Amino acid sequence: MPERKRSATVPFRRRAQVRKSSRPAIDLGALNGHLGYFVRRLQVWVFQDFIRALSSLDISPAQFSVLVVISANVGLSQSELAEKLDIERARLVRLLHNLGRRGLTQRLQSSADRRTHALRLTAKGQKILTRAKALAAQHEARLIERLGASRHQVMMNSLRDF
Amino acid sequence: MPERKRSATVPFRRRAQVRKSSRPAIDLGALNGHLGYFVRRLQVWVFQDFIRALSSLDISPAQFSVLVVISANVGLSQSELAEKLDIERARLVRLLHNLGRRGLTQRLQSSADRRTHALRLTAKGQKILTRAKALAAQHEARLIERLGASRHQVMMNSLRDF
DNA sequence: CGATATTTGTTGTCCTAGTCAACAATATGT
DNA sequence: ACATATTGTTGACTAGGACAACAAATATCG
Repeated sequence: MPERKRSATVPFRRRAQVRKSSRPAIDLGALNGHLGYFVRRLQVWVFQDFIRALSSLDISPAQFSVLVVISANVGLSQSELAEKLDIERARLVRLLHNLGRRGLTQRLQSSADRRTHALRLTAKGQKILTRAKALAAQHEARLIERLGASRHQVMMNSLRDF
Repeated sequence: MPERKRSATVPFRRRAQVRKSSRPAIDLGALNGHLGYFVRRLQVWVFQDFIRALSSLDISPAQFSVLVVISANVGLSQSELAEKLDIERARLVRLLHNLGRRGLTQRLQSSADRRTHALRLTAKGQKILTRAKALAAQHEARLIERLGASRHQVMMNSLRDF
C-alpha cells in the first residue's frame, strides 16, 4: 500500500527531481530502546483486528471481556468484575447498561447484600458470546500467524502473571 | 451451574474468617487464551508508569515519541512523521501545536516544497528532551525489573519488527 | 504548456474511553 | 446506636482518535 516511487533506474537525479528520496529511512531514535512503544503498536494492531473480527456482532474488546468474565463467574457483583478487569466502577455501569439494553446481560438483586447486583448473561447473551468466542479465536489465530507461534507462546507466558 | 471447583479436601472453613470468600477467585475464562488481553494490561501499566515518570515535565507518551523522532530526523515533514508513528495527520497537527506553543518544536518553511514544514526542536526542546530521555530510561528500568530482564529482551526482539 | 489529480497541512465535528467527584442506599464495625 | 465503608449510579469533564472538507502547493500527463 505504501506507494513506492523509488525508481531504481534513474541514472542521474537532477536536484529538482530529488524528491522524498532525500529521506530514505526515518529513525525511531530512542524509541528503539523502549518496549512500551512496541507494545503499544502491537496493542493497536490487536484492537483493530479484534474489532474487525467481531464487527458483525458489534462487540468491542471491553464488551467481550465483560461477557467472558460474567459467563465464567455467574453471579459476581459489579465491583468484583470491575476490580478484576481493572475498569472503573463508573465505566462498568455504562458498559453493563449498553449490554443490558441489548438484552445480553442481566442484573439480579442479590439476596445477601441488597447493594450488589448479581450479574449473569441472558440466553441471548450466551448465544452471542459463543459466536463471539469463535470469531475471537479466529482473531487469535491471525495474531499467532502474524507473530509466530513460538513468540506468541513466549509472550503469553511472560505476560500471564504480570 | 458455574463450575465451582471447590477442592473436596478442604475440611471446614469457619465462616467468620471467610469474608467475601464466597467468591474466592474470579476466573478470566476465555481471556486466558487471548494474548491481546495481557498485552493490553501491560500497555496500560506502561502508560501509567511512563506518565508518572515524566509528570514533572508534563510530557505524554505521544509527545515523547514526537520529540524523539524529530530529534533523530531533523527537518522531516509532518506527513513523514505521522506515517512513521502511525498518527493521523490531523492529530499530529494538534500535537505539534501544543509542543510549539510550549516552545519545544518549530515548523520551518521547506525551500523545496512549500507545502511542507521542516520540523525541528528548539534549544529548549532539546534540553527538555534530554531530561525526558533520562526519566524515560528510569521508567524502562522499572519495566525491566517488573518483567525480568530476559523476558524484556525476548519481547523486545519479538516485537521490534512487528 | 495547461487541465487535472494528488499531496500537505489544517480546521471542524463527532465519538468513545477514561477520570473524577458526589450521592443515596445499604452494610459493617465498635 | 452511631460513625464509617462499600456499592451502584449519575453528571461533568478531558483526551484520543476518526473522518470529511478545504486551500495552497505540487505532480502528472495529455
